Amino acid sequence: MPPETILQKENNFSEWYSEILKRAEILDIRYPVKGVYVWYPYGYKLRKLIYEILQSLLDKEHEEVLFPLLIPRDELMKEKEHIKGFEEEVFWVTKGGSTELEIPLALRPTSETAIYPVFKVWIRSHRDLPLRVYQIVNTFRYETKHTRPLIRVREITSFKEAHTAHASRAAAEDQIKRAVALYKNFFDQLAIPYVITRRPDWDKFPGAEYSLAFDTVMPDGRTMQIGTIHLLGESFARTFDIKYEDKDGALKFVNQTCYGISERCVASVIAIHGDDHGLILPPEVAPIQVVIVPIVFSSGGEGNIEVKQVEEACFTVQEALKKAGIRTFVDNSEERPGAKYYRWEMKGVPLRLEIGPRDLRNNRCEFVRRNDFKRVHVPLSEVVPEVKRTLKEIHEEIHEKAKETLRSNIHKSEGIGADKSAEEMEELRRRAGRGIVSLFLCERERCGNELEEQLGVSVLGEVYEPEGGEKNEGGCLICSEKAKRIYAARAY
RNA sequence: GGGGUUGUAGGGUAGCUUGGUCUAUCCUUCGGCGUUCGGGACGCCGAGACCUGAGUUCAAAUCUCAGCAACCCCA
Repeated sequence: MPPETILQKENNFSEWYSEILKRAEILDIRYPVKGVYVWYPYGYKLRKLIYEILQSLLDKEHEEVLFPLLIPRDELMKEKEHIKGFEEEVFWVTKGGSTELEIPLALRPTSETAIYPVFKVWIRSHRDLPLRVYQIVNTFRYETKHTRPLIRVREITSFKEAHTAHASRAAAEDQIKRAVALYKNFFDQLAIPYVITRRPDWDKFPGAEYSLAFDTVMPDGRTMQIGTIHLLGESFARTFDIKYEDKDGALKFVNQTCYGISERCVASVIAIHGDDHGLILPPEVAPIQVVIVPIVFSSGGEGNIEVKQVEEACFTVQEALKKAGIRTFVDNSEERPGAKYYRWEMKGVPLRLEIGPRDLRNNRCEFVRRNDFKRVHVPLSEVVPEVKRTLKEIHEEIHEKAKETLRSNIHKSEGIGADKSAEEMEELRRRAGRGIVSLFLCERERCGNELEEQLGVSVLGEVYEPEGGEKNEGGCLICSEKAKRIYAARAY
């Protein structure tokens, strides 16, 4: 177990987070423009592996496309509700050289208005449906609040947005379910626990009929939205005139959905699994899954022959692991072993193998797991299957731990209605400062605002898939009328 | 949306109150050489900085204003 830690995740998450981004070489925040950052090679590899999982899931029933960054003003402005939600956040390109542009071009804040005019010409017949596409692009939002690397940014560098069009409302609803399943699968592979809610009407995606959202709880107790899924219905189809000819010859509007995930999913992996020693990456997405540290300078005696043997053994093991598809790195740099341990722990490598002369004499090596620093000896002949087994185990362990943390951060309030006492409210308020409070609230915006103000929280929304056996209806905490179970929390 | 703090080598800092021997401190980092080496080694040599702009002044890292950026708090 490493004796020294400098970082303190629990006491000061903010500081921990920015230190980790720097020390683990995920993101360089020194670019001199507010809210935009540079991906280091290591961070970019992590991003790439995470998005490869997402793509492999999407590719089963979506096709990847690439739409332009620039959107003409008139298209962007077409959907009234939509633009209302975004207009204060749009970056504009107004000049070409020194020439003022006749029609200003927006940097996409999201791509509905870039994609849907093209859907109009792509979609002619019911045979063109369902149409399911996605792209992974950068989008720009002029955030006025505090920007935070990967969490609130002005350039979203990794916005995965899927857009689908269907012949019927039922088909679109079905797609929503598929998207939920897909996102669940994705976050499970990242070992990230989540809650799913239906956002309140006053907080849905601008232009959508309703929005579902995945949120996770960060170490400081605030929630972070990590995925959203929207049923657009016919609203955009009517605005952009996206129609198809049905079997009976009738022209009908398509029914649409869209759903997105951004680099916040990378932030969640970093924030949720890491500890005071640095990152802990789920093996699935770790750029280096196994680091092999040769212990080559045995004290006392002429070690030359041993040095060679140790190095050879390391590379032999690496070859075997690589053949088994495991991303393996041999750190035979000049540093002392301890310095290497610290570095790779900071970078979150899930499993470290140590091979020294002592091990070699016994035909074994040592495994050290990043998540709990447990150390075991493994015979060299069993390294490959043992590595596979251990990596799987590590994934399960960090997933379980994260799920437990999330569970413990959900506070259910039973039986507190509109007649609640000041003490009960104070208790709720206290709980809401750290994690999610679960309570009954009606759908009215007034009650939502009232609750948000009194508890200092945001309403996440109605619980999407309530647990079986749980009481899911009650009197609204504010007005005591019939209400459903909702989640609320301080949110990022 | 409102308020506050900060900006000095790649990273972290001292100096700023009271302008002048600041030719800018210390730690870390980086390059070289040597001794080391089963949890962040040590010695010697070398490299590297006052956010940008304007102002005040004989003189600005230090004072004033603006910009840019980062961080924190409240709503």
